[in-house]
Parts: sequence; C-alpha cells; structure tokens
Amino acid sequence: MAIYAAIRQAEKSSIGVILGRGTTTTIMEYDPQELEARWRERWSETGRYEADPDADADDATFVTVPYPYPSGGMHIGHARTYTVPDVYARYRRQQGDNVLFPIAWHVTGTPIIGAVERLKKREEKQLSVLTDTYNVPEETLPDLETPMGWARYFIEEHYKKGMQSLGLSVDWRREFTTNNERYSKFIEWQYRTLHERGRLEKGLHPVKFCTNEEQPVTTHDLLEGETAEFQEYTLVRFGWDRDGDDIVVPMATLRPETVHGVTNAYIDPEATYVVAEVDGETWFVSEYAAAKLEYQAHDVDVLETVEGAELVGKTVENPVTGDDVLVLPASFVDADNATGVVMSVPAHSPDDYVALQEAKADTDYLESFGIDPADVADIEPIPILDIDSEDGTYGEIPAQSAVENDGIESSGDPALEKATKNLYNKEFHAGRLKEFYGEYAGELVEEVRDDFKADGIEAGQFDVMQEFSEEVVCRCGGDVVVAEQDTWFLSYDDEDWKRIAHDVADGLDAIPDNTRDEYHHTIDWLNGWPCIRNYGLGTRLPWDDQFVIEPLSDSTIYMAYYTIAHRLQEIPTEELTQDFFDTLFYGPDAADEVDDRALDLREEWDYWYPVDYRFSGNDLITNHLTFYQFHHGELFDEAQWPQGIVIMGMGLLEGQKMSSSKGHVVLPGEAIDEYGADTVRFFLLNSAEPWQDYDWRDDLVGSVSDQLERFWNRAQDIISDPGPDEKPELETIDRWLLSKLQDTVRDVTTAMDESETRSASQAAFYNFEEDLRWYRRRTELDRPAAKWTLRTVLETRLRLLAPFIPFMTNELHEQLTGTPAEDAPWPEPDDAFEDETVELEERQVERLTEDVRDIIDVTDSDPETIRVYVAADWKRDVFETVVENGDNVGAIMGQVMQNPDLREKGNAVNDLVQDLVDQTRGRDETTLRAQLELDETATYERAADFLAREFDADVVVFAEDDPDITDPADRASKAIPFRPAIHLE
RNA sequence: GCGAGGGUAGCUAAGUCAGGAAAAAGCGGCGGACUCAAGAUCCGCUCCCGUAGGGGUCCGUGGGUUCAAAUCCCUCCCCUCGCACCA
Repeated sequence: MAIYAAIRQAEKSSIGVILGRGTTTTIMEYDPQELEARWRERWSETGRYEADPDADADDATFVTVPYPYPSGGMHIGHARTYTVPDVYARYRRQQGDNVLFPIAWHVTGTPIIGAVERLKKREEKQLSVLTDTYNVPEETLPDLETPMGWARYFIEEHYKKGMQSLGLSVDWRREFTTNNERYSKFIEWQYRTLHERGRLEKGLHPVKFCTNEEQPVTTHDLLEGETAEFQEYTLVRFGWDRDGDDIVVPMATLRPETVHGVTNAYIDPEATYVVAEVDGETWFVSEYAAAKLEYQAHDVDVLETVEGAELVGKTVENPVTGDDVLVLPASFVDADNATGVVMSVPAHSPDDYVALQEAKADTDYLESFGIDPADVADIEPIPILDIDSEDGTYGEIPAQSAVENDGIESSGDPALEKATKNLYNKEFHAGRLKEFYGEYAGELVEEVRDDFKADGIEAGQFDVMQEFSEEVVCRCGGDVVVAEQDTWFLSYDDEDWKRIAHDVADGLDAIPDNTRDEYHHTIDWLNGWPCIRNYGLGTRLPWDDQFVIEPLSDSTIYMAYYTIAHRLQEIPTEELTQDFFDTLFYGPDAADEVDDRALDLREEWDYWYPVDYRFSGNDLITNHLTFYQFHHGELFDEAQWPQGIVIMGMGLLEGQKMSSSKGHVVLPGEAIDEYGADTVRFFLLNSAEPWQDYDWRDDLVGSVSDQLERFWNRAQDIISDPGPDEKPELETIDRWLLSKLQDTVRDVTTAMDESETRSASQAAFYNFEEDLRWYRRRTELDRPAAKWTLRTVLETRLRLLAPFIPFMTNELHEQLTGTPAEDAPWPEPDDAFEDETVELEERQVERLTEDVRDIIDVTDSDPETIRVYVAADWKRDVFETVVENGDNVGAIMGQVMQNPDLREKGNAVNDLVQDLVDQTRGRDETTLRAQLELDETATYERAADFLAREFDADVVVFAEDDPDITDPADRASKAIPFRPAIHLE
C-alpha cells in the first residue's frame, strides 16, 4: 500500500515528456506546499537571514516594522504589514547589501490583561473569538489564562508560524518581548536619560476613571461611551449672597465669550444640590458635580444638601459684567452634567431663546416659585456679536432669526437641536465680538476664545471643569467620570524639542511624500504626552515603581535594541546599568565606568544604525511614528536619525473591514494552506501599492494562483529544453523581446527603489506576460534562437520576481542555473539588447495586425489576399520636415512648398502635413529619431509570413509608387508614413 | 469644524507629480479553439454607432488658463480615514 502510494505520488509530481530531439526528461508539477516547505527548512537550517556585520558587503541596510501586539491572532492584514518590508529587504540583498530585518513582540500595557480577564470569566464573545476565529483548541485555553501565557500562545502559534510560513527573511536570533527584564533595563536607561535632559514633566492629566472600581479605565474597558471625548467646560463664577454668605455658583459653558450676553440662569428645582467647601471657598453645585470636582483634584467638603429650588428666584452676580441676573426653574437642566446650573444667553443660543419664551408664557409656573412674571417678561436678549455674512440670514438677534427662519415653535421641536448646532458653528467661525469686549472687540470668536478664557481664569472670574461629551459606563456597570491624576508627561510641547523633531522629519525619505506634511503637522499639534499608567505590563518608571511606562512610550527607540538584542543575553541583567548603555550608545567618554562588553556591542550598533526604512501603518502617523522622530532627535546624533518611513494602507476582506470579533478574517495559515505562500505574497504586494488600501478577494487570489502555476509550467518547459548555451544568431523578434526585457528591468528597479511593489510586480509579471504572449504568437518557438531568448528572459525575470515570490523563483532559478534566485545579483539593463528601432518596428506590425483584424470584423469578411501599401518616398520627406520643425504648420508648409514636385500636389500635401503634425505632436525626440531610421517596407515584408498565418491569406507588400503595383480598389494613395494603406480581397 | 486621501468602464483600478492619441493590468461577462464533458489553457470581443482600419461620447459638478486639460487654477457636491493618551 505504501509503495503504491509512493508510485502514485511520483506519477503525480513528474510527467514524462518526449522532447523533439528524442530525449526524455521530467517536468515537475507545481506543488507549492512541498517546495515551500523545502525552502523554509533550508533557510532555517542555514540561518540564511541571520545578519552580522560584514566589512565586505556593499552597504548595511536596516529595515524595521512595528512589532506586533499579540493580544490576538494574526490575520491576513498583518501578513501584508510584514511582507512589504520583507520584499524590500530581499530586493536590497540582491543589490548586494547586508540586510537586517528583525522582529520582536510588544507585550506592554493593558489589552492583554483585559483579554485574559474576559477569558477567565468565560465571556461568550471572547471564547468565540478564541475558538472560532483563531482556532484555539479547547484544552489549550487554560494556558492562556496568564498575560504571558496568552502572549506566548499567539506569538508562537500565530505570528511566528505565520511569518515563517510567509517566508519572511527575519533574523530570528534577535527576537524579544517588551515585557522582559533586559528590555526593561534599556527602557529604564531611556527614561532616566530623558528625565536628566528635562524631557519629562510632572503634571495633572484627565483620565477616564471608574467610580465603582476606583481606578482608571481604557477604551477597551467600556460598555458605553467608547467615542466619548473630553470636553473642558469653562465655569463662570457667579456670586450669590446667601443670607450674608458669599457663595460661588459656577455655571458651565463651552462658550465663555458669551458671558456678556447672559440674561438669566436656569436650575433644576427638583434635583439635589449641595453647598460645599471647595478649595477653601463655598460653592453651590449639584451633588453629582461635587463628587466629580473631587476627582478633579479639588478639595471638596459637603456642608449642606439642598434642593435646587433653594436658588430659584434668587439673583446672582455676573463676575464679568457685575450685572445681577435672575435664576429661573427649568426641568431641562441636567443636574448630572457639569455643575447643574447653567447660564442663559438667549440672543445667541436658540435653545435659550425658546426656553425664555416658554418661561415668559408659563406665568403659573413662575408664580408657584414666588417669581413675579413681570420680572421675567422684562428679560430681553443681549446681543454680543455680529455675524459676518453676505445674506441677511441672521438679524440683530441671531438666535431669534434662527428660530423664526426654521419655524421652531417649542423646545420639543427636533429642528431646534440642528438650529443650535448650526448657529454655534456659524458664530464660532464668523462671529465678531461687539465693541464692549475691549481688546477683543471686532475679533472672530474662533481667534480669541482661548485667550478670553485664559484672561477670565487669570482674573478669578472663571474656573474649568472636565466632562465627557456623552455618558460613559464601565464594563463593570460603574459610572465613569473624568478624573485629574498626577502623572509624568513627555514634553512634546517643548518648542525646542519640536524644532528637533521637525529637523528629523525634514531629513527623512517620507514615502509617499505627502506624509512629510503630516509629520510636521503632528509635531506642531502634539501636547505633552502622559507616558505612565497605574497598571499594565511593561517597564516600571525607574524612580517611582508604582507606575508603568505605557505602550506608545516604551517603543520609540527599540530599533536600536534589535542591533544588540541577541548578544545582550550573555550579560547578567543587573550589569545592564546606566553606565553600560551610556557607553553602548554614547561611547566611552559618556560613562564614568566603561564596560568593554558595551564597547564591543557599540560596534554592532554603529554598523546597523540608523534605520534605513521603517514600514508602518498610516494609523501610526499621528502617534508612534512621530514619537519615533521626537525620541531619535533627542537621544541620538543626526547620523543615527531615521532615514526613511514608508506608510502602509489598511486591508479589507471582500470589501468589508476585517473584524476578529465577527469572525470576518482570513488567517494566513489557512490562506497559505490553500494557495501557497508565494500566491499570498504576490497577491498582497501586487493588488495595491503599500500605502494604498487593498482588498483581499478570494476570486482574485485564486486567479493569482492560476497565473503563478502557468508561469511555473512555462518555466518547466524552458528548463527541460534550454536550447544552446552560446548566443545564436537572433531574429528581429528575438531582439524585440530582449529589448522589452531591458525596459522591464529598468521599470522594476525604479519602482523598487521607491517601494512601489505594485508597479514593480506588475511590470515584472503581468506586463511582460503581454510581451511574451505576442512573442509566442509571432514566431516559431522551437528555433534555437527562440529557446536561447526565452531562457535568458526567464532567468532575468526570476531574479526580478525573487523578492515577491521567493520560493518559486529560488526553485526555478536553481533548476535553471544551479543557484537560487536570491543569491543571484539584481539584473541591470544591458545596452547591447536595447533597440528602440526594433521596438518601433514591432509596434508597426502589431498595428497593422490590429487594423487588418478591425477591417475583417467590420466587414465580416474572410479575405484571400491582403495587400499592404507603404507610403511613397516624398511623403517620408514631408515626415522628416515635420520632425525637424515640430508642430509649426506654417513653417513646415513653407519649407515643403520650396519643392516644386510637392507644390504640384497642393492640397494633398497640406492634408498630409496636418495628419503628420497631429501624429508627431508630443512624441519625444528619441522616438521620432528612431522612426526616421525605420524601413517600413522591410518591416512588413518580414512580418508577411506571420500575417499570412494569422489571417490564412496571401500577403503582398507594395510601395505606393511601385510601378508594378496591384491596386484594384485604388487604396495605395491613402498610405501615409507609419500608416500603410490596406486592401482586402 | 480641522487635517489627510479619494471620485476614471459592471467591479478593483493604472494614467494626475513633469498637459500632447484616455482607458494598462486583473476580475467578471460574451464568443471561439481544444475536450466525451468540466476545469485548466489558448485566441478574440466587452461605452455607443458603423459592410474598410472610421465616427461619436467620456474621467464627480460648474467655471477658468492653454493651440491642447483626466492631468494646472478656482467653485461646489459626495465618499473614506484620523482628531489622541489607545495599539
């Protein structure tokens, strides 16, 4: 049975063929699984991609990609992220560089901890992701119940396996995780150094804080409000004289500049409020607000709990204008939001305008609180700004105009919210403050709001309070509030640090080049970044171990760590001191005690650094990639700054976003099992340029698989019958194909230098397949010259394609030449084979073929004879004149008409010149020169056999002025240069 | 709102930076060859009209510059992503 199976296998993988010269050889069938496994093993056994400093190599090239975060499995989107740098690395290797492409694992922060917690609780959604999406065996689940167990599983079973299956040319000796003691020593060095250099600052920072669990929470921990934003409210400190006590009534607003337009205030009479001591003052706020203020670093001591009604009907004093305003009752006030007391600006807020109208109307309600309706009736909107606008949409009181224009009748009208939003927007961008704003009079709100607010705070009129834009609830069910916490910031807001970062960005090869502006923009926009957390995996802050350095902050210069990671293992952790790393990165003069081992490592660091290209997703531009530039700028000399960054786009799956929780993912392992790694790689690299979004579509991947198999089979035909070793006499068509090959080499190289993997693979594969198709159709393939040509072409293409499909190309190139493609040098264009004229000749034959086919199709005929008429010599002379004079028709005519023979032909010449000018306009000089070289008659005569075969007809070529011409339909005179006349019969 | 990218055939898209025959390539569809058949492969066709290689329309919208605009400039409309302390 076993023997039978072996024979079957042998039959399957090799097919005996009888060759023309009577010898038998074997052709291998394309079996990606078998051949890829073989190459993987070979790479691993020989340590093919382990890169060490080497003085003989042309150049050291260091490419990196952000290390994966193994909080879940690897999907096909990740596969592309890591394959793009691999293709570049392989390209540089063939160019003769010594290339380092390392990888490590980011195991820092909270996501993995959260995931483990959800697993331990056996949450259904979590179990489904693990067992259904990522195929984790049931019995393995307990191994995942610790953070490192979890990480280890996905590293080993997903990422590493996936990367190795894909054939990534990674130096695996250098892998590490960030939750590792030696790495921590490195990060400690980094943060001590930043601290010494004054790049860390202590301060308060708003965080999402669960009031139930009494701890900060991340977006992942939320049940509701994932999209909630922090909003900083201005608190306008109104004053209330409560039986002789001065009490502050802070009213929250997002539009502090409207303080001059306040006519009254609102409070919810039925909600619970408190009188509390806040930082030594007495405040009146909602009960809920008092609790929040305490979280926001205020000392709060509740003295008395009262109903909102307590303040109703009282007057409070506007701290800016000194005016007294009346507090009205209103059920629409939300005591849960901000302070629970709001000021009313009816001239500029449609909400307030409608509320005031309704309050005036409901006299019974006012009287029930002891308020005289006449006092309310007297309240009039106070306009405080004018809106720049050409039309008269808004009158003196914009809120009134908005309400009336939209026909809003009551506060229940849904249009009110929209009107409010529109007006707020309009007033923000086009509102100019009135004259009583002093130094801000006439200014746009947009320009001065922040300054106005700062002035108010300075003058003791305003305070601030943080609030969410929507309700936020923790997974545990607890309310989440904004808390102010002590923290350390990376001072990305320092102007001098920003300047350094700008310099880094300026010196960078940013691909695509519009990303450079995005880096500059991000650098300008960044504020201080809180770089520590209360909990999570990773490195503790060296001088305060209750804090841990957060993930984006422990991954800014780790590329340097790759250069020495494998050799650091030999050094005991406790010896990795500040001095050690100072010596390593800054040299012997920088340390008090110089460690020779550090000096030794310094050489390797020096050898590889800087990073030549970092490949990364476009979502990291606004954080990681910019931090990367800040930190390199600060910590290292200019020579070590990042040399280039290539941005990568996002992946879709059948037009939809991938989502592991919905199971809408393709795992690389499954795709590779089905199609083979070369197909997966080729699809990922060829379907879009790296920075463009791409779409994994099964039908397209299947088609790539077919294309590669066809390529393999054709290659096998050539390998089994390679033709002569010495170059035989070549025909024009052979020289044409070889000339096309040189164009292809040039195109692919140019594209690869720009990391344009799509253009490169498109040119090397599909575009050249077109040329081959024409070649096969055009000539006899069993000529020795054709065999030699096809073999030469195959060898060059295998090298061009080696970065993309390394398994197949290595195998074929080795079969053909004895050397794997990756060990062969990158092809260079060979002048000897470049021939513009031959390419043009062939273009003419192609056109003639198309024209004949066109005529046959349109006339639905089946000609016996095809007659081709080449333009007469005088027409060629005119063409020459056109080439010499460009598109100046007047000049051409002037010159042509000098010739009496031509003058005789009159209008015919005029028409011809017009045609030829149209034809040559915009053509480059080289092409035109080559056209002058071209012998049309000879070209068509050479192609006559081919045309005869194509159309199963006799083919005769005449010159237009041939005395022996056969021209039954009087066509010959229609010929113009490069556009022969045709007659079918 | 701010910042970035985009709108070209039934679909994915190239062409735009450096203006000069619009539509490369792939997918899908149609027809043919091969085959008992299917698949694979190979050859055509795939915006509209056409019994001679032609003509017409056309690059989100509307203008402008130019001998010439998908391409440069301006207006407007629509789509995607980011706007943070999270990888």
